[in-house]
Amino acid sequence: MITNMRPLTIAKLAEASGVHMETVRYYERIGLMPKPSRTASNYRSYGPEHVERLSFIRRAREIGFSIGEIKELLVLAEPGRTSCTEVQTLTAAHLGKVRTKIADLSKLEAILAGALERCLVEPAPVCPVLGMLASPRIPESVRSRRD
Amino acid sequence: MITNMRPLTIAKLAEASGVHMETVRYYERIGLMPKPSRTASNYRSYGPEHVERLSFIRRAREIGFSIGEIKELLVLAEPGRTSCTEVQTLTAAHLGKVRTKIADLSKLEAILAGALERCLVEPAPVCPVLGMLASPRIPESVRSRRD
DNA sequence: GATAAGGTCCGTAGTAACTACGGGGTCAAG
DNA sequence: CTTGACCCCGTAGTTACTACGGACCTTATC
Repeated sequence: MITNMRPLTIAKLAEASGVHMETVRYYERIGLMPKPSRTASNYRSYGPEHVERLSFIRRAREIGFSIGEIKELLVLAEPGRTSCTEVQTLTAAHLGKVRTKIADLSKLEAILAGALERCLVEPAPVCPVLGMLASPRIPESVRSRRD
Repeated sequence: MITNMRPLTIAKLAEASGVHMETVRYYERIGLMPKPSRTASNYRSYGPEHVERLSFIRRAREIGFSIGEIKELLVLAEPGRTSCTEVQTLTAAHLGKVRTKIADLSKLEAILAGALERCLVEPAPVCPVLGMLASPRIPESVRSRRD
């Protein structure tokens, strides 16, 4: 793939990197992607380096990094940077959040599954799910962070 | 707690149900909470039934139901409704989403943890985390649903 | 060369579920 | 009667996009 790559239109860039066209423009607006050069008719013109950067961004988003974190990662990924430690710090923090979320969701899973099971088993004078929601306390106070 | 409860101000209602005051007004705007009666000076005035409803809403939110789902649940929870089955359907669907999310996040966890571990083990000519983000494919294509 | 289809431009607004702000009226205590 | 706490309302900001609409531009066909 080291062929001669002519400049890409925004749609081609979008396709090549797996990101919607509108999202590319959005990333440009918020400064996540650089302003590209333009054709005579004011069309955006991209090169392979943009595909690379945008793909990096997409993968980082898929892994759940926020835009702010990705901005940091992109700085740390700049050539000349050898520092793996800062990236590790960011990643570890993110991993912590992921684990917290998994733990929260696992509790929810247990609660929901439990209520559903009671639905099937009990004679159910009142629906167990509704009963749970109406009751003053949910077992062990599930405090799920914002979805 | 079957004492005589005089009307509550919005702040009291908020405190009693564990929801922010602004959120109460927001819920009123979107029709999740009914428009309460007002005092002579146009202050909102709430009774115990509002505490109950708002608490129900808070718990349902904590369990991860969306506002739309909660609206449905509230209808199903109306007195005279015996139908547990519709609630079960909603809950089962929600449980499915929770499980999907857990599965997605577990994959992410493995990926992040793996990269972090390689950070510590390898001599690391290039940071494994950044390498992963720069490489064309992420193992097994993690397609995480929107957070 | 004309015309039609499709690509791109831009700014704006909508999404979920709130949270925060600002300028104003109201109530209770000292 | 003044101070501080409370409440009113509408609006805007948050996150990460997605969608819309009207105006250009390019490419293909006739």
